[in-house]
Amino acid sequence: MVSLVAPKSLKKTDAYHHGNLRIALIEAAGQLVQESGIESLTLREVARRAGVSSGAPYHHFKDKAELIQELVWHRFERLEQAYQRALLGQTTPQEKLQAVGVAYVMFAVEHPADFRLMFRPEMGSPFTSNNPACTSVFRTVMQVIDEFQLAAPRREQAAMGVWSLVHGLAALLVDGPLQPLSHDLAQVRALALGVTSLMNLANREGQPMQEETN
Amino acid sequence: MVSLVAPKSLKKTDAYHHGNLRIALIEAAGQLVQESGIESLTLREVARRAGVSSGAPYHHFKDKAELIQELVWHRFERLEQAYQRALLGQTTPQEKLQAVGVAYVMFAVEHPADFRLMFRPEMGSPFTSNNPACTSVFRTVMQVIDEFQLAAPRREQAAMGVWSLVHGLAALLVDGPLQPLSHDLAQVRALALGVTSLMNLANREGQPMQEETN
DNA sequence: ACTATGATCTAAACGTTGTCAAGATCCCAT
DNA sequence: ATGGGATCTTGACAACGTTTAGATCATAGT
Repeated sequence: MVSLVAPKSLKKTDAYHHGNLRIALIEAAGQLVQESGIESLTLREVARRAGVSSGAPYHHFKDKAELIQELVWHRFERLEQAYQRALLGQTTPQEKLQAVGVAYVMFAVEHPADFRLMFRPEMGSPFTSNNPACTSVFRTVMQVIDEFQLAAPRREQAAMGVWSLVHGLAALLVDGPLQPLSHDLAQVRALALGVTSLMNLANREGQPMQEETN
Repeated sequence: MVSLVAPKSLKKTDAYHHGNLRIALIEAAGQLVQESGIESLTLREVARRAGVSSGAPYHHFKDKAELIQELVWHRFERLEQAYQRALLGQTTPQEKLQAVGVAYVMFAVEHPADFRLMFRPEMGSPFTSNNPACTSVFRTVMQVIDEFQLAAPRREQAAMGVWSLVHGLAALLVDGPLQPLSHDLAQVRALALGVTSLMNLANREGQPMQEETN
């Protein structure tokens, strides 16, 4: 719930102390990611953009990884906001589920650099992180799933299935063979709706297509 | 279809020329990835392991990225082999589809470092690459989907849906909240089967759960 | 009001990395 | 055998992450 605002106190023409460097660094990092992806996200360049020396960030973050993690958390807050916007006015479980799924995919397509950053495996998976911003995103999905009131084994299957489906589709659109489609937002929306429609979440008993393959 | 074999000519105690450096480098890189992930995959360390100087690799690869790409292609060959192994003895489309899906997930869980490497976005997505090893993997999935003989709009939905589902589930298992489950291979297998069972690929007409959310 | 304490920033350095150029060494075809 | 091309080494360069020592400021306690 940290708000990314500009330094509030007008710096007196050139203050030795920046005033709000921590936030300025996160903002610079975010801007840098959006411009040229994460591979060109350099701590020194971030410091440079914030008008500060190379060692300055180390008084606010112990690591480059820590700065990035903080940035990732801010992006998860945005995703959660997109969820909530999408859920407005939806009433039935089906509506809600599709709204959240589409919001997830749209977020990925509209902010591909952020999406890549958020799910970068090597720096602390957001899933396993216990940051409230990350967990709330996934809790929201779970709440929607629970409205289906599925029986015991089917509930977890549905959760993982929907989750996998949406995340996988987003990945395919952002970095995969569906990349060419990703600039046409209306088409992406239709695609996300169509794919989610394959999910069978009716409250019948769990009957896999086949029990075991061998 | 490049075979990763040791240098065939026994080096005469200390040859100035390595004899088969290109392949030795790829092998060293693969070993390094498996040991400590991709973030510690250093061109210099690769050269070090191959017993060669830091500049030597540049006579075989123009880039660090090119070496990695080559390694990725080898891993896609392994995935394709896993596909083919899984398809043995499967006859119905459902069986084949689940076999391929489970093989995909199992591959990811059994070789997480390789999986992460293969789908690393920043160095040339394997999807869009026209390397035969990568394309054949995805072509195999498509062939299985086609056996369902779905109607026109449903066919693509099914392909993307299955693909997304399996890839997403693998991602969740390798880097996500399902990571704790990933060491129990039997459980992973059951999970993959259960989740795929949610896919409704019956040849009915395409009827999305809802046409448009707003 | 004055100072000292801690927070913040700079400057400079260290080790490491990717990459390249110049030269050494070896293999092979002529 | 010999010269040319392939292969490897050496040494260098810039950039990076990180650390240390010291400079500068803000402010709490007197």
